[in-house]
Amino acid sequence: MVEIIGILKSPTYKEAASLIKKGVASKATVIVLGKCSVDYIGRSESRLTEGERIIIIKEDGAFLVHRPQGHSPVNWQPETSAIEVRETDLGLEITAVRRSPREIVSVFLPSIYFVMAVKLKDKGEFIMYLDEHEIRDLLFEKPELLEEGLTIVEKEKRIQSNLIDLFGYDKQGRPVIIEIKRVTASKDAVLQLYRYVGLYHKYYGVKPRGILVAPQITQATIESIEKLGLEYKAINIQKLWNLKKSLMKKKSIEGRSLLDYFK
Amino acid sequence: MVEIIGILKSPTYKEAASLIKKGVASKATVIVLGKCSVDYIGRSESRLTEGERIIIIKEDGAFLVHRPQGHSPVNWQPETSAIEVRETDLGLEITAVRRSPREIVSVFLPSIYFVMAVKLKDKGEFIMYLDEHEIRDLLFEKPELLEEGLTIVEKEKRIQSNLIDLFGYDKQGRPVIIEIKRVTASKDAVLQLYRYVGLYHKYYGVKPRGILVAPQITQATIESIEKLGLEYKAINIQKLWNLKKSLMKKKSIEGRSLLDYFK
DNA sequence: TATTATATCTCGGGT
DNA sequence: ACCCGAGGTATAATA
Repeated sequence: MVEIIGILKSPTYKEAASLIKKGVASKATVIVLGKCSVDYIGRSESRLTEGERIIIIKEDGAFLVHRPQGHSPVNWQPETSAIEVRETDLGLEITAVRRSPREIVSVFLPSIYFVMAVKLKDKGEFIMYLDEHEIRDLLFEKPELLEEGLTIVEKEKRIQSNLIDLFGYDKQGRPVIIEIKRVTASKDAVLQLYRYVGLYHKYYGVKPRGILVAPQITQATIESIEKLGLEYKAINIQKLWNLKKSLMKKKSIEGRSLLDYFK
Repeated sequence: MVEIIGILKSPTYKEAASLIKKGVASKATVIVLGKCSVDYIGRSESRLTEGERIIIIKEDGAFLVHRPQGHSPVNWQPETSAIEVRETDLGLEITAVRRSPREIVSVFLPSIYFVMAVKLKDKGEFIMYLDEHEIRDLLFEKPELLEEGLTIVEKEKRIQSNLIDLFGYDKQGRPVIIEIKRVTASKDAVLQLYRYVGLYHKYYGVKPRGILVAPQITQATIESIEKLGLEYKAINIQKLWNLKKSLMKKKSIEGRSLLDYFK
């Protein structure tokens, strides 16, 4: 069962301040509902006038102010060095300070409807399937999916602090630079590839082929690819995903049979 | 005072399901605390194993699953076409469906600690100061801040679906393309500017100057700028902000005196 | 809907 | 600490 440090409905400023402080001090997660205005000064500056919102302070100091609509918090602090709670005659003030970059979010609450402090235990494992890194690994293992006779010799090849996704040689022995996108590729991707091709050319004195690998590509991008002398190769993410799954299955079977020897 | 539709501590699956459904139906904000696992299928796929988390469903269908650490939700849905709540013998299942792109987040809760549904009224105005757009407007008004004798003739100049931040002519009458960043500029910014310069050259047959305007720039970027024949001009965001404030003040005084005539 | 560019982007990994 | 690149990026503006 979860450990609830405290729940308050329509608390006084003093009661609210006390529970919030207690929650923050004991590295709990604190949830506050109230009417508030919010000021932010840091990389930019903003001001949010009064309204009813949810404020969340997490155990690591992450600080969020959520409006009743939208995915993103209206104000936030990714991590904080200090959370200060101050009561005045007119309301409660919660200030979240971040050291670097120096930023301050200050919430002023004239009305507090609800405060809760709770210790959440979360050791769950998060697994994301088929991100760009996994696609890269798959194509490294199976370059024939891209082109017959292609040999990949290096993953994340570094040229002057730039990272080339995949590097290898084609059937004719020409160097090939491959840039992978797991979503629709736009101009940025082409420019990235173009930069790598140029860098390689300057560095090694040989002009390599440049191949942009992505499930889709915008129209303007396909045009600029041709103009820049680069190539585009479409991949099917779903098929790669199926391949990945079958490889995982195979591996787990192999693994199991291997373990069996030790039983 | 805020309108609380319901608060439940350690509810049964049935009680929890009822309040969540009621909250979603009446476009309230719903907060759930519980032990859960989360599956996501859509642009990618992920699985999160069991742990104690906060689930928030907003009035517009925005859906968030927050772990006790970190700024970002571990799973989410920016907007949803449907929120389904289903009770089984083993737990509660909340499914958030997004139509386009087709995505599904499914939360399975074997333990529910807390449920709250509340109608938040938030008409607050959010003002963000000095975003990139405002810097562009300021420099459009005061090009002398960038260079003596510079004339800006166009904001957001369009060349083949590409947008040039500022376009003008220098004292010698040479065309100037200006790309603005409000944070430290990196290679991306240079390539963006380089692309615009190239496009202009091809389109109009004249090679323009390209100036990257930013408060800071990375070391590798300053090198590539010089290699590409482009320029960098540092700006002080704080000074621009002060200028903006003084201009706003001036305008408000002018505005007030104008209004006075009608009193 | 598709495309483009910004963001207090965040986050992770490398040097 | 800087720098780079990915992200289920989200979000707004625009064709």
